[in-house]
Amino acid sequence: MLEMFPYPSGRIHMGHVRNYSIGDVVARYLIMRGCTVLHPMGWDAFGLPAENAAQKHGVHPRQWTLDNIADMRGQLQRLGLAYDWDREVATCLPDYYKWGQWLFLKMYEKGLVYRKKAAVNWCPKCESVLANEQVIGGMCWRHEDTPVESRQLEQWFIRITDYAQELLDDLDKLTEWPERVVTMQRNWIGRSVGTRVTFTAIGAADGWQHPFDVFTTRPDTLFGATYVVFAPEHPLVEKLVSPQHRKAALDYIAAARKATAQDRMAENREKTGVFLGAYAINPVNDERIPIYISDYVLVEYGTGVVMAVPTHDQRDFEFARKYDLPLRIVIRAEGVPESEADMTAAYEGPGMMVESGPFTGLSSEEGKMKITEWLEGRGKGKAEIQYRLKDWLISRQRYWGMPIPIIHCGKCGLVPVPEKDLPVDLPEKVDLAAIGNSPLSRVPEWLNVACPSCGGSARRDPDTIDTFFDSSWYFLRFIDARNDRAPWDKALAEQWMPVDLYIGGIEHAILHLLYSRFFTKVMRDLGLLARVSEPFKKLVTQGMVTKDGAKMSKSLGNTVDPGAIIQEYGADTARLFILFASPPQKDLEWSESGVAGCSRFLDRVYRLMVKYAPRLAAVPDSDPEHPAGDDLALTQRLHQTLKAVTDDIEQRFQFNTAISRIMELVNELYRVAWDEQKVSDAVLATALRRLAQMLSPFAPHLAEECWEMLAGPGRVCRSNWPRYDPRFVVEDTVEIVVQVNGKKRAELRLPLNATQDDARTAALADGRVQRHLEGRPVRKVVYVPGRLISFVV
RNA sequence: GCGGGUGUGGCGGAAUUGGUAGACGCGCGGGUCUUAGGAGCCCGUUCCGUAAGGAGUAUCGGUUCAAGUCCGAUCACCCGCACCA
Repeated sequence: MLEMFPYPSGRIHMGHVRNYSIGDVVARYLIMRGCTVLHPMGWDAFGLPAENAAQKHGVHPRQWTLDNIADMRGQLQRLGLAYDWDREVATCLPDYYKWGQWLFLKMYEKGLVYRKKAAVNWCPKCESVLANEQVIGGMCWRHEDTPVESRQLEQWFIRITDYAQELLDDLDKLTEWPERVVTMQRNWIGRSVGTRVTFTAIGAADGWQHPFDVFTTRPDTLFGATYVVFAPEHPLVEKLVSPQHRKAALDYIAAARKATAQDRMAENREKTGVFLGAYAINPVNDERIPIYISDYVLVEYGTGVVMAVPTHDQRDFEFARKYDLPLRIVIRAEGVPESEADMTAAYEGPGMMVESGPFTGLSSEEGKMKITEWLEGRGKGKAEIQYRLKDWLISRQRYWGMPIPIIHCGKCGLVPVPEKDLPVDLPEKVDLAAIGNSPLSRVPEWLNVACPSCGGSARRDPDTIDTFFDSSWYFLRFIDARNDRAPWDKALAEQWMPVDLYIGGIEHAILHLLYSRFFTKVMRDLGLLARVSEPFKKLVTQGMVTKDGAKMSKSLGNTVDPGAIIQEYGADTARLFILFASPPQKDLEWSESGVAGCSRFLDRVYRLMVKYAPRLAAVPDSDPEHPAGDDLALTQRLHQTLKAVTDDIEQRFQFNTAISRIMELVNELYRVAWDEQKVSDAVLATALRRLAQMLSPFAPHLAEECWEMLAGPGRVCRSNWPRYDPRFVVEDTVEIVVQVNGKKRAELRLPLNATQDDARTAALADGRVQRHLEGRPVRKVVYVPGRLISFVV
């Protein structure tokens, strides 16, 4: 089991405390249950903050990072988290990134890594390109107030789109993932089934003809196409535009280029566009329709051209209305106006095809198939599936990242670094302050190397790799962290994978979690994993830690330092509060007095131990055969607590209620053993030892201390999780509620096995019940044994 | 706009299969111990009402002997996506 490893910023925050406390409870519980638990921790240690710190404080990024790791490791250890530190990994260390480079080269051999020149996202603050997944609403994921810009650059990509269908299909297997994460991934992949249709463009000036394709999910509306729209950046636009429209078109294209992605996505933005003075021929009816450009068409999706059917597509409708373009209804259904002139909005639903030549009369579903077949038969189109997902751009123009193990040779082209030369290390000295791309490109002694293939002069790739590449396989490295002959042993991976439980923040719903799924499938296809296709069986996304209703953040100044809380109350209190205040998936509001309450509770436990342990340490555990009186009451409470806490941890994954049950047990112990001891030594000693055991996953330090005081054998965290005895879980008398006409009128104490007649007799003997039944015949009686008896009068 | 989630005391939250709404904790009130208590221990604490009783889980309606829980509509807040052809 695993929690998402942190970026070593230097200080842990409450989100970490929460994430890791949740995981630690489960790990410690499973260990006590006798499971073999692999519970490691490591560091997502490459990344931009180290470079910023280097410039600000004049310390090398490596030193800054390693110092932070040492600090944070200490903070995690102070929390008492049960990690196997022998498996610790840091992505910035050569024995980790050596294997990252090795994996990169395996993917390169397989053709999964390639270079291409494309319009890419550029963050001016990161001074680097970003993957699509790292652009959130037009902004950089790390700088949420910085719009990304578009640049034409040649960059490294990974073919994640090759796996789009499998990534989509396998979402159905993730039955133990939160539904919203699955939905977010499904939407991100964005599969659309449709048809590619070939139109012919006629150049305005000379009748020059050129075929071009559109992608549509509505081939059934093809007869309603009254114009065509190209994305402004589309390469064909230049060739199509007529001389008299040229200036207007070029001005529009320039404006579109300048606008940020954010501008173009602005809500309710009025459609704009320019006529090119050129026409296209619709293949189904040979109709000549005008060609426009507009920025509502995205060059990067589909073919970058759409056929416009204003009657059955709202966007086209808005555009057509603005530029007074013709409308033609080709789908009839309830709610579609008689004439085009009466339309106030496009009708996008299904219906019966009309005005569609030989296809008139078909349903839209049938029509989609028939028209696609018709086009296929004439070489004018074919069925096609489009994905919104794009290939993963992995180059970064930064220093503090994994070097790309490729050498650029003028003669041989791209040459992989031979395996024996791995890892490719970063140069020690680099000028991070200078302005411009890729700090590594300014280190000639590192950059210039002999080509491994021809021996001639060549250059290393000056970029580093997206840190999400590093974090996409760290869970696999944990399996075999010290292996120096392979990234991991395949048999060991087979034994441990998939991760049974993965806990982390929702912010990686698409980023890290999608990339890791993709990597796992690639590793399988590279033969490095067998049978495993999904990395994480169960996923838990924990809620935020808030204060005053807002997420804790430096800019809001509402952070609480875990170190200070540990200093004042101790690690056990910090852990206990954060688990007690809210169930894992929900947000958690920080409360200083709530922390104090948890501290009081632990004090209460300790006082009880101090009072009894010296004497009871000599009293062995014994489960009484037939306890009576308070001995029975305490024994029952103990076993009820054991059952509830076990269920809460194992089945319900709800620790706040588990802790509240333990608190109830402690309250009962105070009742029977504080002012005066009302129970036998054996029963009390047993209860106190079980209490220490149940407390162990939550408050391991105090639990260990109590266990030692009570002379429990070995260490409490290695003891066997106690089992409950079903005999003591149910009590032999129960409270029965008496209802008259659905209203509660009395409570009775009855034997568990009381019959309906017993309950009825007892209820009728009660004064309050009598008063409400008076003079009214009972029409019906409902009896739920152990719960209630209900009279209908 | 589309998709998802949430809504329960003064506060965090509980109620697992339709069966005692408010467990547990905080806060508040009271008692006890004490020279003192801001420590500890004990009791009380959904609201209205002296009480009997009544009302009550965002709002309105429905199903049921019985609804926080199921069904329908509405409102509020939060999250994700958002010209994807």
